[in-house]
Amino acid sequence: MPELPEVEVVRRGLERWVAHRAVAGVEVLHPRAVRRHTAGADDFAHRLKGHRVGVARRRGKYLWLPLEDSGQAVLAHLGMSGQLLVRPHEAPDEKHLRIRVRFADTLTSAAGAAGGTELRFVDQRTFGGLSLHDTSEDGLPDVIAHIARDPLDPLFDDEAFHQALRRKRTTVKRALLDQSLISGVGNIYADEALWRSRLHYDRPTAGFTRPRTLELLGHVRDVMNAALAVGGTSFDSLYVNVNGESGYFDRSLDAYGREGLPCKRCGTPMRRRPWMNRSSYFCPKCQRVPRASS
DNA sequence: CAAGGCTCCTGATAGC
DNA sequence: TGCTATCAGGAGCCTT
Repeated sequence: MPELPEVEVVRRGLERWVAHRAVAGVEVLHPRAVRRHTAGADDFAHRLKGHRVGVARRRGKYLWLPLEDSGQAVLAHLGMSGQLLVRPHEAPDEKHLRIRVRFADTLTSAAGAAGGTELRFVDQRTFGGLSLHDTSEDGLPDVIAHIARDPLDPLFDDEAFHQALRRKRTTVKRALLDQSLISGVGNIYADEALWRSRLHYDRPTAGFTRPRTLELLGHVRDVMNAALAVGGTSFDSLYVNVNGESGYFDRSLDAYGREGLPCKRCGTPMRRRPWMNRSSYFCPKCQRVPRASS
Protein backbone atom coordinates (compact mmCIF):
# COMPACT_ATOMS: atom_id res chain seq x y z
CA MET A 1 0.00 0.00 0.00
CA PRO A 2 1.53 3.25 -1.05
CA GLU A 3 2.30 5.58 1.81
CA LEU A 4 4.65 8.54 1.81
CA PRO A 5 7.90 6.74 0.84
CA GLU A 6 6.26 4.88 -2.03
CA VAL A 7 4.56 8.02 -3.30
CA GLU A 8 7.85 9.92 -3.12
CA VAL A 9 9.54 7.26 -5.24
CA VAL A 10 6.77 7.72 -7.79
CA ARG A 11 7.18 11.50 -7.65
CA ARG A 12 10.90 11.19 -8.38
CA GLY A 13 10.12 8.95 -11.32
CA LEU A 14 7.65 11.47 -12.69
CA GLU A 15 10.15 14.27 -12.22
CA ARG A 16 12.67 12.35 -14.24
CA TRP A 17 10.48 10.96 -17.00
CA VAL A 18 7.52 13.24 -17.65
CA ALA A 19 8.53 16.74 -16.55
CA HIS A 20 8.27 19.38 -19.31
CA ARG A 21 6.49 17.06 -21.75
CA ALA A 22 3.38 18.24 -23.56
CA VAL A 23 0.19 16.21 -23.39
CA ALA A 24 -0.99 15.04 -26.79
CA GLY A 25 -4.03 13.11 -25.67
CA VAL A 26 -5.73 11.46 -22.73
CA GLU A 27 -7.74 8.27 -22.65
CA VAL A 28 -9.94 7.54 -19.64
CA LEU A 29 -10.72 3.83 -19.61
CA HIS A 30 -12.61 3.70 -16.31
CA PRO A 31 -14.84 6.54 -15.08
CA ARG A 32 -14.15 5.81 -11.43
CA ALA A 33 -10.50 6.76 -11.92
CA VAL A 34 -11.55 10.39 -12.49
CA ARG A 35 -14.47 10.50 -10.03
CA ARG A 36 -12.90 13.43 -8.17
CA HIS A 37 -12.98 15.37 -11.41
CA THR A 38 -16.61 16.34 -11.09
CA ALA A 39 -16.96 17.65 -14.65
CA GLY A 40 -16.39 14.13 -15.93
CA ALA A 41 -13.99 12.06 -17.99
CA ASP A 42 -14.38 13.93 -21.27
CA ASP A 43 -13.78 17.27 -19.58
CA PHE A 44 -10.69 15.87 -17.86
CA ALA A 45 -9.26 14.61 -21.12
CA HIS A 46 -10.01 17.75 -23.12
CA ARG A 47 -8.66 20.18 -20.55
CA LEU A 48 -5.42 18.28 -20.14
CA LYS A 49 -4.65 18.10 -23.82
CA GLY A 50 -2.04 20.53 -25.11
CA HIS A 51 -0.60 21.46 -21.70
CA ARG A 52 3.00 21.00 -20.72
CA VAL A 53 3.44 19.36 -17.35
CA GLY A 54 5.89 20.74 -14.82
CA VAL A 55 7.90 19.07 -12.06
CA ALA A 56 5.85 16.67 -9.94
CA ARG A 57 5.20 17.71 -6.34
CA ARG A 58 3.98 15.82 -3.32
CA ARG A 59 2.33 16.39 0.03
CA GLY A 60 1.76 13.30 2.15
CA LYS A 61 0.27 10.64 -0.08
CA TYR A 62 -0.97 13.11 -2.68
CA LEU A 63 1.12 14.06 -5.66
CA TRP A 64 0.43 16.42 -8.50
CA LEU A 65 1.74 17.55 -11.85
CA PRO A 66 1.51 21.32 -12.30
CA LEU A 67 0.37 22.37 -15.77
CA GLU A 68 2.74 25.09 -16.87
CA ASP A 69 1.27 28.59 -17.18
CA SER A 70 -2.24 27.46 -16.32
CA GLY A 71 -2.66 27.79 -12.54
CA GLN A 72 -3.88 24.23 -12.54
CA ALA A 73 -2.50 20.81 -11.71
CA VAL A 74 -3.29 17.15 -12.25
CA LEU A 75 -3.79 15.73 -8.78
CA ALA A 76 -3.12 12.04 -8.18
CA HIS A 77 -3.82 9.73 -5.30
CA LEU A 78 -2.78 6.09 -5.57
CA GLY A 79 -5.31 4.82 -3.05
CA MET A 80 -4.49 1.25 -2.14
CA SER A 81 -3.33 -0.22 -5.39
CA GLY A 82 -2.69 2.64 -7.79
CA GLN A 83 0.43 2.85 -9.92
CA LEU A 84 1.71 5.57 -12.22
CA LEU A 85 3.83 3.86 -14.83
CA VAL A 86 5.95 5.28 -17.62
CA ARG A 87 5.74 2.66 -20.33
CA PRO A 88 6.65 2.34 -24.01
CA HIS A 89 3.49 3.16 -25.91
CA GLU A 90 3.65 -0.16 -27.73
CA ALA A 91 3.66 -2.13 -24.46
CA PRO A 92 0.45 -4.15 -23.99
CA ASP A 93 -2.19 -2.58 -21.79
CA GLU A 94 -2.14 -3.63 -18.17
CA LYS A 95 -5.22 -5.51 -16.98
CA HIS A 96 -6.27 -2.65 -14.74
CA LEU A 97 -5.19 0.25 -16.93
CA ARG A 98 -7.55 3.14 -16.10
CA ILE A 99 -6.01 6.22 -17.74
CA ARG A 100 -3.49 6.70 -20.52
CA VAL A 101 -1.67 10.00 -21.15
CA ARG A 102 0.15 10.33 -24.46
CA PHE A 103 2.80 12.97 -25.00
CA ALA A 104 3.46 15.09 -28.06
CA ASP A 105 7.16 14.18 -28.14
CA THR A 106 6.36 10.58 -29.01
CA LEU A 107 5.11 11.87 -32.36
CA THR A 108 8.43 13.49 -33.22
CA SER A 109 12.06 12.45 -32.94
CA ALA A 110 13.15 15.21 -30.59
CA ALA A 111 12.43 13.38 -27.38
CA GLY A 112 15.68 11.59 -26.68
CA ALA A 113 15.48 9.06 -23.87
CA ALA A 114 11.92 9.97 -23.01
CA GLY A 115 10.67 9.32 -26.51
CA GLY A 116 8.19 6.58 -27.10
CA THR A 117 6.81 6.47 -23.60
CA GLU A 118 3.42 7.29 -22.17
CA LEU A 119 2.09 7.73 -18.66
CA ARG A 120 -0.35 5.12 -17.39
CA PHE A 121 -2.52 5.07 -14.32
CA VAL A 122 -3.12 1.46 -13.35
CA ASP A 123 -5.29 0.64 -10.36
CA GLN A 124 -6.83 -2.68 -9.43
CA ARG A 125 -9.05 -1.64 -6.53
CA THR A 126 -9.94 1.78 -7.91
CA PHE A 127 -9.53 3.67 -4.66
CA GLY A 128 -7.13 6.03 -6.38
CA GLY A 129 -7.58 8.47 -9.20
CA LEU A 130 -6.58 11.59 -11.12
CA SER A 131 -8.34 14.95 -11.26
CA LEU A 132 -7.69 18.48 -12.44
CA HIS A 133 -7.81 21.42 -10.01
CA ASP A 134 -6.94 25.05 -9.59
CA THR A 135 -3.85 25.72 -7.51
CA SER A 136 -3.22 28.37 -4.88
CA GLU A 137 -0.33 30.81 -4.92
CA ASP A 138 2.05 28.26 -3.41
CA GLY A 139 1.06 25.73 -6.08
CA LEU A 140 -1.07 23.53 -3.83
CA PRO A 141 -4.21 22.13 -5.47
CA ASP A 142 -7.18 23.74 -3.76
CA VAL A 143 -8.89 20.46 -2.85
CA ILE A 144 -6.01 19.34 -0.63
CA ALA A 145 -5.69 22.53 1.37
CA HIS A 146 -6.81 20.57 4.43
CA ILE A 147 -3.95 18.06 4.15
CA ALA A 148 -1.23 18.79 6.68
CA ARG A 149 2.42 19.01 5.77
CA ASP A 150 4.18 15.65 6.04
CA PRO A 151 6.98 14.82 8.48
CA LEU A 152 9.65 14.96 5.77
CA ASP A 153 8.59 18.49 4.82
CA PRO A 154 11.16 20.99 6.18
CA LEU A 155 8.27 23.25 7.15
CA PHE A 156 6.49 20.61 9.22
CA ASP A 157 5.88 22.19 12.63
CA ASP A 158 6.81 19.72 15.38
CA GLU A 159 5.61 22.01 18.14
CA ALA A 160 2.23 22.61 16.52
CA PHE A 161 1.83 18.86 16.09
CA HIS A 162 2.61 18.32 19.76
CA GLN A 163 0.10 20.94 20.82
CA ALA A 164 -2.54 19.35 18.58
CA LEU A 165 -1.93 15.97 20.24
CA ARG A 166 -2.31 17.58 23.67
CA ARG A 167 -5.51 19.31 22.63
CA LYS A 168 -7.29 16.36 21.07
CA ARG A 169 -9.26 13.66 22.80
CA THR A 170 -7.94 10.90 20.62
CA THR A 171 -5.49 8.03 20.64
CA VAL A 172 -2.05 7.96 19.13
CA LYS A 173 -2.63 5.77 16.09
CA ARG A 174 -5.77 7.65 15.11
CA ALA A 175 -3.74 10.85 15.32
CA LEU A 176 -0.95 9.42 13.14
CA LEU A 177 -3.51 8.48 10.47
CA ASP A 178 -5.28 11.85 10.62
CA GLN A 179 -4.03 13.53 7.45
CA SER A 180 -5.10 16.95 8.72
CA LEU A 181 -2.59 16.63 11.61
CA ILE A 182 0.29 14.88 9.87
CA SER A 183 0.14 13.51 6.35
CA GLY A 184 1.73 10.57 4.62
CA VAL A 185 1.41 8.03 7.44
CA GLY A 186 -0.70 4.96 6.71
CA ASN A 187 -1.40 1.75 8.58
CA ILE A 188 2.00 0.16 7.93
CA TYR A 189 4.27 3.02 8.93
CA ALA A 190 2.01 3.89 11.87
CA ASP A 191 2.52 0.42 13.32
CA GLU A 192 6.25 0.56 12.60
CA ALA A 193 6.71 3.94 14.27
CA LEU A 194 4.62 2.90 17.28
CA TRP A 195 6.66 -0.28 17.71
CA ARG A 196 9.90 1.71 17.57
CA SER A 197 8.45 4.14 20.10
CA ARG A 198 7.16 1.34 22.36
CA LEU A 199 3.74 2.92 22.29
CA HIS A 200 0.44 1.07 22.27
CA TYR A 201 -1.85 2.19 19.45
CA ASP A 202 -4.69 3.03 21.84
CA ARG A 203 -2.70 5.33 24.07
CA PRO A 204 -4.44 8.68 24.54
CA THR A 205 -2.43 11.60 23.20
CA ALA A 206 -3.71 14.24 25.63
CA GLY A 207 -1.04 13.40 28.19
CA PHE A 208 1.89 13.29 25.78
CA THR A 209 4.99 15.10 26.95
CA ARG A 210 7.03 17.04 24.42
CA PRO A 211 9.90 14.51 24.51
CA ARG A 212 7.43 11.70 23.84
CA THR A 213 5.97 13.50 20.83
CA LEU A 214 9.41 14.32 19.48
CA GLU A 215 10.61 10.75 19.90
CA LEU A 216 7.55 9.48 18.04
CA LEU A 217 8.12 11.97 15.21
CA GLY A 218 11.75 10.89 15.06
CA HIS A 219 10.74 7.27 14.59
CA VAL A 220 8.17 8.19 11.95
CA ARG A 221 10.88 10.00 10.03
CA ASP A 222 13.45 7.24 10.52
CA VAL A 223 11.22 4.47 9.25
CA MET A 224 10.08 6.52 6.28
CA ASN A 225 13.61 7.48 5.34
CA ALA A 226 14.72 3.86 5.63
CA ALA A 227 11.93 2.76 3.30
CA LEU A 228 12.71 5.59 0.92
CA ALA A 229 16.35 4.57 0.76
CA VAL A 230 15.41 1.02 -0.24
CA GLY A 231 12.78 2.21 -2.70
CA GLY A 232 15.40 4.29 -4.39
CA THR A 233 17.63 1.34 -5.06
CA SER A 234 14.85 -0.67 -6.67
CA PHE A 235 14.13 2.13 -9.09
CA ASP A 236 13.86 0.92 -12.65
CA SER A 237 14.52 3.24 -15.55
CA LEU A 238 11.46 2.30 -17.52
CA TYR A 239 9.01 2.33 -14.67
CA VAL A 240 7.91 5.10 -12.48
CA ASN A 241 8.24 2.43 -9.93
CA VAL A 242 6.65 1.23 -6.85
CA ASN A 243 4.60 -1.67 -7.14
CA GLY A 244 2.51 -0.40 -4.27
CA GLU A 245 1.56 -3.85 -3.03
CA SER A 246 4.41 -4.37 -0.60
CA GLY A 247 7.65 -5.85 -1.66
CA TYR A 248 11.04 -4.34 -1.14
CA PHE A 249 10.59 -3.00 2.37
CA ASP A 250 8.90 -6.16 3.65
CA ARG A 251 12.14 -7.57 4.95
CA SER A 252 12.67 -4.51 7.11
CA LEU A 253 9.28 -4.44 8.79
CA ASP A 254 9.41 -4.89 12.57
CA ALA A 255 5.69 -4.94 13.36
CA TYR A 256 3.31 -4.88 10.40
CA GLY A 257 2.20 -8.33 9.29
CA ARG A 258 4.22 -10.13 11.99
CA GLU A 259 1.39 -11.72 13.99
CA GLY A 260 2.70 -14.67 15.99
CA LEU A 261 6.34 -13.97 15.12
CA PRO A 262 8.76 -13.02 17.90
CA CYS A 263 9.19 -9.34 18.69
CA LYS A 264 12.57 -8.31 17.33
CA ARG A 265 13.34 -6.60 20.67
CA CYS A 266 12.10 -9.01 23.33
CA GLY A 267 11.01 -12.21 21.58
CA THR A 268 7.41 -12.06 22.76
CA PRO A 269 4.97 -13.21 20.05
CA MET A 270 3.56 -10.22 18.22
CA ARG A 271 -0.19 -9.73 18.17
CA ARG A 272 -2.74 -8.49 15.69
CA ARG A 273 -5.91 -6.75 16.76
CA PRO A 274 -8.83 -5.65 14.59
CA TRP A 275 -8.85 -1.90 14.68
CA MET A 276 -10.91 0.60 12.71
CA ASN A 277 -11.79 -1.90 9.98
CA ARG A 278 -8.16 -2.85 9.62
CA SER A 279 -5.42 -4.37 11.77
CA SER A 280 -2.94 -3.19 14.34
CA TYR A 281 0.25 -5.17 14.94
CA PHE A 282 2.08 -4.70 18.21
CA CYS A 283 4.21 -6.36 20.87
CA PRO A 284 2.12 -7.01 23.99
CA LYS A 285 5.19 -6.64 26.21
CA CYS A 286 7.02 -3.68 24.66
CA GLN A 287 3.82 -1.81 23.86
CA ARG A 288 1.66 -2.09 26.95
CA VAL A 289 -2.03 -1.40 26.83
CA PRO A 290 -2.60 1.85 28.65
CA ARG A 291 -4.67 1.65 31.81
CA ALA A 292 -8.27 2.68 31.25
CA SER A 293 -8.69 6.24 32.42
CA SER A 294 -10.97 9.18 31.93
C1' DC B 1 -17.82 21.00 16.23
C1' DA B 2 -15.11 16.93 17.19
C1' DA B 3 -14.81 12.11 17.05
C1' DG B 4 -15.90 7.79 15.28
C1' DG B 5 -17.72 4.82 11.82
C1' DC B 6 -19.35 3.64 7.10
C1' DT B 7 -18.36 2.95 2.38
C1' DC B 8 -16.38 2.66 -2.18
C1' DC B 9 -13.61 -1.56 -4.98
C1' DT B 10 -11.25 -6.13 -6.68
C1' DG B 11 -8.62 -10.21 -6.03
C1' DA B 12 -6.28 -13.55 -3.03
C1' DT B 13 -7.15 -16.82 0.20
C1' DA B 14 -9.53 -19.72 3.61
C1' DG B 15 -13.20 -22.68 4.81
C1' DC B 16 -16.87 -25.88 3.94
C1' DT C 1 -15.04 -28.43 -7.50
C1' DG C 2 -17.28 -24.36 -6.57
C1' DC C 3 -19.38 -21.49 -3.75
C1' DT C 4 -19.31 -17.92 0.13
C1' DA C 5 -16.90 -15.28 3.68
C1' DT C 6 -13.04 -12.59 4.99
C1' DC C 7 -9.41 -9.40 4.47
C1' DA C 8 -6.55 -5.65 2.47
C1' DG C 9 -7.54 -0.02 3.62
C1' DG C 10 -7.34 5.83 2.19
C1' DA C 11 -10.19 9.34 2.80
C1' DG C 12 -14.56 11.67 1.83
C1' DC C 13 -18.72 11.87 3.94
C1' DC C 14 -22.23 10.89 7.27
C1' DT C 15 -23.86 10.17 11.99
C1' DT C 16 -23.63 10.79 16.81
